[in-house]
Amino acid sequence: MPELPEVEVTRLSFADRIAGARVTGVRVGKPLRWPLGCDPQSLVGSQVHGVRRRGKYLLVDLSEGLLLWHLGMSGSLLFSDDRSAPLVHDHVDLDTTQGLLRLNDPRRFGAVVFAPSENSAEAVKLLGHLGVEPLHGGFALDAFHAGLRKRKTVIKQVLLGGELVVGVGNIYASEALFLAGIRPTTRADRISRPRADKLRLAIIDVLARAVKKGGSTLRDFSSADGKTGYFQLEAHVYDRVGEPCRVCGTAIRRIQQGQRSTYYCPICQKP
DNA sequence: CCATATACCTGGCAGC
DNA sequence: TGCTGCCAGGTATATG
Repeated sequence: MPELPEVEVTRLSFADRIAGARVTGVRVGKPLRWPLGCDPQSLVGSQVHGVRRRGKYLLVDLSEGLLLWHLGMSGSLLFSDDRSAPLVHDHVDLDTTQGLLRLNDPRRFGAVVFAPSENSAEAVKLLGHLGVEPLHGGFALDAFHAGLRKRKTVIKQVLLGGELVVGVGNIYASEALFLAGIRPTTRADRISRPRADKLRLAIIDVLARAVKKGGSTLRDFSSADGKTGYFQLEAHVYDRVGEPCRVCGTAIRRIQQGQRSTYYCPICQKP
């Protein structure tokens, strides 16, 4: 369910509450995308220093290393004092002196992976290739435009790839391209510098607004404090095939790109 | 090295 | 009520 805004809202909803806690127990249920990579019991006694985010990963810093949490397509976290028995899709519990962090993930594309340090092979394998953070001030036009010019792929795929800029998933890629007025089928290396800047600002804008709204465009998103965010941000194009463009009234189109749906307005977005 | 396809899973929904 | 087929927020890995 999660793109950058949902992951960040999740982080904000429990980072302060879990910081300083001590791990009292770890339970791993059904297999996720990757194995934990260590003996769950070896984490007991570790202290939780804090929670950071890198792209769509949450990094829970422990005294013994770090845990990388990824929500995949359908994952969500809950951090609470409720220690009742896990339900069918509750696959990881990190119990602490300040609450229980529980991963629920019906499709199990998510994962929790232990890495001894941020420079370890385990962490680098997952994080090493990631591009810049769009909301941390380092998302500069020069590097972004230079990166686009090296890619012959269509722009939508470059955004999803996460090697230039992280956090943009299938929904926000369509939305950002609409805001920038760029057709998702446009080759990345044919995007002019001014249009690249428009896209850069659109990405920052749409992601920052979604974080600020505390949620997303997702119908079933809920953060780790259990608060749900239902369609607080109105999508311009995503999931609106056949409906009128909110700007010009033309019917929104849906196409397939890399086995995923892409939505765009044929009038507002130029090749 | 580059671009594209595949694989991993479960659940919800439309249509019959 | 079923049943079937399609669709869904991600991304490492395989393949051409």
